[in-house]
This record gives sequence, C-alpha cells and structure tokens, in this order.
Amino acid sequence: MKRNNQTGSQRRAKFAPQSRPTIKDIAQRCGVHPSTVSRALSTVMHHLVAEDVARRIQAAATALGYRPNVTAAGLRTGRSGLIGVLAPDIADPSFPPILGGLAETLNAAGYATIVVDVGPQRSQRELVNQLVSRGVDGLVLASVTLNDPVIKHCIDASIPVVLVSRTDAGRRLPSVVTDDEAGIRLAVEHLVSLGHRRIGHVAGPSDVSTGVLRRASFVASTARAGLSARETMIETAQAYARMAGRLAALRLLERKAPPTAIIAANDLLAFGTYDALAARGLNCPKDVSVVGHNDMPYVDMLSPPLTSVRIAQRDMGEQAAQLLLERIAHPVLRRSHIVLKPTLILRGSTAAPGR
Amino acid sequence: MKRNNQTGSQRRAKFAPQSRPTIKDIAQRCGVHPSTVSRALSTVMHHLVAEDVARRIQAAATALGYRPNVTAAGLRTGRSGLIGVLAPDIADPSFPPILGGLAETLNAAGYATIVVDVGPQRSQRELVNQLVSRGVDGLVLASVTLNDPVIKHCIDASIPVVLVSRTDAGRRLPSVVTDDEAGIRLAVEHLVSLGHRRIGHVAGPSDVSTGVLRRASFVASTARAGLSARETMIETAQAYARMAGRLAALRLLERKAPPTAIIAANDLLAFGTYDALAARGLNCPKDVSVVGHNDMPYVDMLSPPLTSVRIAQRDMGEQAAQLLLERIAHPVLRRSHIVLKPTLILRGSTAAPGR
DNA sequence: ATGAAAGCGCTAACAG
DNA sequence: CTGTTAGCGCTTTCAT
Repeated sequence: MKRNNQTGSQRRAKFAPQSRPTIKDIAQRCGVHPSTVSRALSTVMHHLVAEDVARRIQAAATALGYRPNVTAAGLRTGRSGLIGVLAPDIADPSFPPILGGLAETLNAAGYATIVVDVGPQRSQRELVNQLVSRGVDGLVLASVTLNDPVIKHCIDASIPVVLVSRTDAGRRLPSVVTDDEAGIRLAVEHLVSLGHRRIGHVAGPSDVSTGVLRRASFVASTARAGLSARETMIETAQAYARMAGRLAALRLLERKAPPTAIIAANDLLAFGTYDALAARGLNCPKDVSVVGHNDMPYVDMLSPPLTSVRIAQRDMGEQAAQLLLERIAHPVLRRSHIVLKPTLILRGSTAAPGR
Repeated sequence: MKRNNQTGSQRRAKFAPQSRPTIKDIAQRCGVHPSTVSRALSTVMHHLVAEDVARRIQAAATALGYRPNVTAAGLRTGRSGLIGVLAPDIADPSFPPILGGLAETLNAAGYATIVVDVGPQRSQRELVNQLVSRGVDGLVLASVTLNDPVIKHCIDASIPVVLVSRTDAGRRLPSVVTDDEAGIRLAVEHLVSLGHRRIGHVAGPSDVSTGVLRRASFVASTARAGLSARETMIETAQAYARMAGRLAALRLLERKAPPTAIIAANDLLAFGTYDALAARGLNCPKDVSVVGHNDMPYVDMLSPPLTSVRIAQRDMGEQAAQLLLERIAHPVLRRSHIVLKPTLILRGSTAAPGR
C-alpha cells in the first residue's frame, strides 16, 4: 500500500516548492486536463463535470492523499481565507472566550485566524501591514485605542475590519462591544441599594473606550443615584493590569474619606484592588466592597468570590465574526455598532457598608 | 499628496486579486525590470544591484506604499512563513504563556503563527491537513495524546513538528516538556515533610503524557518516602477541567480513610478539589492540604492561595520554537527531548495535617 | 549589474 | 461537458 512518488518527484527539477501531489498529478493519472480536476474538486463548479469522471477524480485524489494548495488558489482568486486578529494581551483571561467565538464562526465559514499579540509598544500599523502582506481577507481589532492611527490606516487601505471589545472615538468602523454604560450603572445601583454612599472607581486607561465610557458612566450613575461629587472618587489605572489596579486602589484608600466600595473597570484591576486592601489590612467586603468587570473565568474562586459585571464575550466574538463576514461580502461602509447587554453577577465581594 | 492609482487599476481587467501596488508597478515607475526590483527589495539579493538604482527602487516602494505579497513569494519559494499551532484548549490559562514564548521567537524569525483550538472531539488529522493545505512550514502540537494517530500522520507527511507540553508514548518526535517526575516528587516531599502520610492524587487523563507520568511519579515518590500503598490513593479525572477535578476529589474524600493532602495533576483539577472540599465542608489547609501543578496566573489570589508546581511555560514555548526552527533548517530526524526543571511555589494551601 | 523567461499550483474566461 | 489559454505576484535560473 505504499504511495507512488514518481509523478511528484520528477517534476520540480530546479526548486522544490511542494512535494505533495498537485492537481496536475491527478489529471495525468486520470487522463484529463488539470482544469477538469479543478472543477471536479470544487464544490461550486462540480456540476460542470460528468458524474463518472468526477468520481474517478475524487478517487484518485484520495488515493494520492491530495490536499489542495490554498495558497496557490488564493493567489489566483485574490482571497486567502485568512483573518487577522489583533489582541491587546493574549494572557488576559477575558480574551480567550472572545477568540473562541471568533474562531468558531470564522472556521465554519472556511477562514483561519492569525492572532497577533500587540505588545506594549508595538506599532499596530506595522502589524496590520504584515498581515496585509500575508493577504488577510479581513481584520478583527480588539486592541484599538480611542484615536488610534491604525483606524485611518485600515480605512485608507480599505480592508474589511471589525472592532471588538473596544471602539474608536469617531465610531468610524463597525464594532461589537458591551454596554459599558449599563454595566457600571448596574454596579453603582447595586452598591447604592446596599447602602454605600462613598464609592470609588478604579478607572481603566483613558485612551481606550472602555476606560472612558465606564468612567463616564460611573460619574453619571452615581450622580443619578444622588451621590455628591465629594462622595465619589476616581483614580485611573495606567493599564488593565493587576499592579496598575493595586496602585490606583491604594490612592483611593489614602483619601481622607476613603470609599466603602470600589468599582474596578475590569477584573484584573479588581485583583489589584484586592491586593491593595490586603496591603492596608482591610477586609473585603466588611471594610470595603469590590465590584469587578468582565467576569473572567474562575473569579468565583477568589476570596471573597468577586462580584462582577458579566459581559457576553463569546457572543461578542461570534457577532464580530458575523459582521466581518458581511463586510467582506459587501464592502459598503455602512456603520453598524452592536452593543451587548451585560449582567451583574452577585458574589461575596459586596455587602452592606460595615461598622 | 494623493496616490496615483492608475497603474494599479489598469492592470487586472478580468479578476481583481490584488488592489495594492506590485513589484511590476514599481518596475514601471523606475524604468527597470521587475526582477531588478525583486532583487533590490530582497535583503539577500540586494548586493546584486547598483547602489543608486536600489535606492530609487526603495524610494518608489515606500512612496507607493508597496507591501510584498508573501503569498506569491511563498508559492514560488515553497515556504509560507506560517507555523501551525494546535492547542488543547485556548481557554486554559496555562496556555497563553507558552503561546507567548512561541510567538515571540517565531515572529523574530519571520514566521507568523496560526493557532487552532483542538475542540473536544475534533480530529487532529483533519486540522493538520487543513494547515498543510495552507502551506505551513512547521507545526507545534501542544495537544497530543500518548498514542495519537496524528504523530504517524505528521511523520509520514514529513512535516517539521515539535511537541510541547506533552509527548507521545514512543518519543518519536522532538519535544519540550516539564519534568513531570520531578514536579510531583517536589510536591510529595513537601507534604511528607509537613507530616502528611495519607496523600491522595487527582490524576490527569490517562491518555496524555502528563497524566500518566505525574501519576507514576506519585506512586514512585510516595513509595520512596516510605508511604504504603494503603496510605496513598489515586482517582483519575476524565479531563483537565475543574468539574472533572471536583468529581475525582469527591471520590478521594469518600474513602473510609480519606487523605489529609491532595496533589492535583494540574491547577484546574486543584480548583475542582477546592470545590469538593467546600462541598464537604472541609477546610483547606486545616483539614486537607492541596497542591496544584502549573502555577497558573493568579492562583495566588485563591482562598487559600494555591501551593503549586511552577513550570517554565514561556521558556517552554521559546525552546519549542527554537527546536522547530532547527528542524525546519535541518529536517534530519534527530530526536531531541528537552525537559525543563519545575519548582515548587509554597503558598497557603499546604500545612501540617490538622486535628 | 540587469533583462528575459520560466514557472510555483491553481482558477476562470473562452471555445468548442 | 471538457480542453486551451492565460495569468495571479513573485523568485530564480540563464544569459548577456
């Protein structure tokens, strides 16, 4: 049952781009023209070929272990079947679910994804260019800042793009995000209903949409709940990272009238807030309640289990993929911004103010 | 300052594979032959072209915003610059660090990675075939089972492959793994030194190397420490997942002489063990000590903070990438198996046996 | 140092 | 229904 390598090895004398059987090998073996093979193997052109010939070709293909060279096909058709994904930080546990939703939907449509972790300082422009060089058919950006130059770059290059998780300031590109306003409102209302009045916010970076929108919602929601500006306080974290959250939370706790509850703009910042409380010998939730955002996997295992705003990450990924597929099919720049509703998951980190 | 699209749009009358400038456009603009442009833009062939011509070409390239089509280049050279990575579960927080190490090293060498999440039931063979269809230059498998048919498939197809995290039974492919034997031995010695004698093991799935090796080490290490077979007990989890860990741990706790300490084959199983203890109203570490494995990010935030065997994930990724690059350069099947030393990180989940 | 020519594997327009 | 022809964008002989 050993395979015949003859045809494969004779060809390609000078350079050896591919050692697997090609459409030509099958054609030769079946005594037909390569294009007939191409047609027989294509689902869409399949009907143009005689039943029995098609069967013979199929058989030969499997016998030779033929695998189409999608790269070559792509060169011809101009579509690579590749989607580039730019992620802010793969190590952030809130990202995998989004990626899961993205990949599943895109795979189902025949696309593969190239995920690139945008490092701290790396230029997204350059990364986009590299992906374009690879011929990606579309881009998912999970990493944009509010006035990111990459937005204009993508628009100029007229690449199908969808933003996920974050939007740009001008809403120039289609996006799928969570309702940041609603998420923080839920958190504020919950804390106020527990009796908190001095509430602090560990805000996310001010150059990303989630950071500013959640912050704005904190201001608006606390005001609507009747809290005075003096009772509410905000410290901004430099990054969505545990250490940055710790530093910001420490600043909140140093105030003369420190908060009895802290809303963190994301769970990693909430982790840092836990650290800050521990460092100050404060108990959560007895001394200070904490609410996170994103409801990362396993935050129920913390001590205390983290009350957090759950966002539909997987859904977000799926919808973004869907939007991108539409965009690829119809490159019209109709704006569409999908906003998903969050829910508040109550756990042990919030309680009525102590004392 | 608007770009001249003439050349780009005139060409390609019938189909429109690419709307960006090509090597031809530059050649035309500079009054040279396309091959000269190719040479001028290639770092290795660059010396074959006159200094000033090269400069003119470079200038034209940047002016037009030229991006080489690596797909076309790949078709010609037979190398795509793509590496496929098969992951068992992207959502598992121990994976991102490995991926980080992989991607960084491979990117530095000019490769991009396509990460594919091997779902529960999906055939790895088929996924490998899809990646081969995409022309990947090499494969990193983080997902192999002990007698995985995909191994033979890859060997037969003579694709450069490196295993990471797990090995196959026959050690037929190069691999980078942690020293499973040493990791569990550290855990056992630690617990024995604390005074534990009845120790349980929540073993990983018996079809993956980490599962059986850690289990074997548990048996050997406890024996070497002088524990009898009656004092040690093992329950196997069906998967590296929290729920599976919970079920296995519950079985351990149901024994007539339950363990005073449990070593989980990985942190996710340790999470499940925490759940089981909580369900039985037992305190960790007072009633039962727990040791995890992998030292996932943020396990220090659990209650109690998880004592865990730390493995050098990032390093693992880097070394695997290195190995793969060598393998691509020299496809000789010299076996090389890199084993990284783990360390035990002591935290609050282990203490002397209670009462 | 440069141009000419060929071709990687595949698909699609055009004939018949 | 099938063969012919052409060519995607690029690299690499082979001649100058």
